[in-house]
Amino acid sequence: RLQLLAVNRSPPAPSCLQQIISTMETQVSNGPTSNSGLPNGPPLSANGAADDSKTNLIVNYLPQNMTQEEFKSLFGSIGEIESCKLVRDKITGQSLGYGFVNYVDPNDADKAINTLNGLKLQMKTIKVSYARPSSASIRDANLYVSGLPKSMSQKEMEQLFSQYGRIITSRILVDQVTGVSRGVGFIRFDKRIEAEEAIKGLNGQKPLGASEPITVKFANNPSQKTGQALLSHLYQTTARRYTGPLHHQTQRFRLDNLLNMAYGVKRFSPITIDSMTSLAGVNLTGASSGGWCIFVYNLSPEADESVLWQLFGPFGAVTNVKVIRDFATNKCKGFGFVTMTNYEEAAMAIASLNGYRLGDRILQVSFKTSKQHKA
DNA sequence: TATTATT
Repeated sequence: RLQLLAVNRSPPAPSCLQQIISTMETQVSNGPTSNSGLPNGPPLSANGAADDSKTNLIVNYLPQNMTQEEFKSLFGSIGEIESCKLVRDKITGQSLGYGFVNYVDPNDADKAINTLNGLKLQMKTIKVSYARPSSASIRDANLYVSGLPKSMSQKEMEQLFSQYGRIITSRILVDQVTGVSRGVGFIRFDKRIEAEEAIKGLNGQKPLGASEPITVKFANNPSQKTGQALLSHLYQTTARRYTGPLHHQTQRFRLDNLLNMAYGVKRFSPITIDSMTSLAGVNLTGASSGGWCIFVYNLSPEADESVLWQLFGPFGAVTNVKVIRDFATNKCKGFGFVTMTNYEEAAMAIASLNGYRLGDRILQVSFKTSKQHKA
């Protein structure tokens, strides 16, 4: 039976993968501009609205594995925190490596900059600075520059670009062994408009003394992952949990699965289907008239239906999702259900997503059994 | 020829 299913399998809809990727893309929009602060001082507020310009900090270059709790603990050691947030990818839950801390007392914000900026955490040096007022005008202002003369320093690159606006960060990538410039770098401007002007003025131009023109364009947004990057992430966070020769077949299956998602190619063999089936603990209780019901456990209280669509959609036809909520608080009680039409797609989703890390939680995903409601 | 800076 499994062999038959493997042969007749319909590939997961590519549009679903596109959907999950596009959801991760940063929305670009034009919005009102606001004042920016002095380069070394707190930003100025644009209007009479709540002014947190002297209390709200942005923290960059955080270690990938730092949790919200560790983040709060570190900055809470300075003074009372009004609010703080470690920013994560909405879908994968992975830390984006930066966060915000809003202190009650401006003096504590100042103290945090003085004591924590430059702190070394696990090969990283964190940066603590005042957050600029949030505005659409400061988004997508990061430029990717290539073709730079190998001799050009970061300071020289900044000098070249500074005529177009205030530079927030700059970086020249270097060979990890020799330390020599790779001729590519990044420039982040305060405003997107400034970045646009820099492209107009510098793209295709030769820096004074250079023999080759440089290329200046908007940098790829880190959340605009390619299908490959996303799938590679999925693969790493699922298959890697299984070690040892006995699970080799399982890992092979997962890799095939992810390659299928990426390229829409059928690469299944009956043996891999069999090995996966035993892994997923398949029994027939997951089946019902409307398809295959999947139990998803360890969702966060904030989880909603969209996250289930995003997680399971790439694996194939999803007909229904449901987050179970507490009647009083309307918060998710930690689990939900997903119904998928095709057995094999459901089994693939389970094999790939069981053990998947969503935020700081490890999901448990299985076919629904008759007595799982008490979980 | 690609790091992770705006909730």
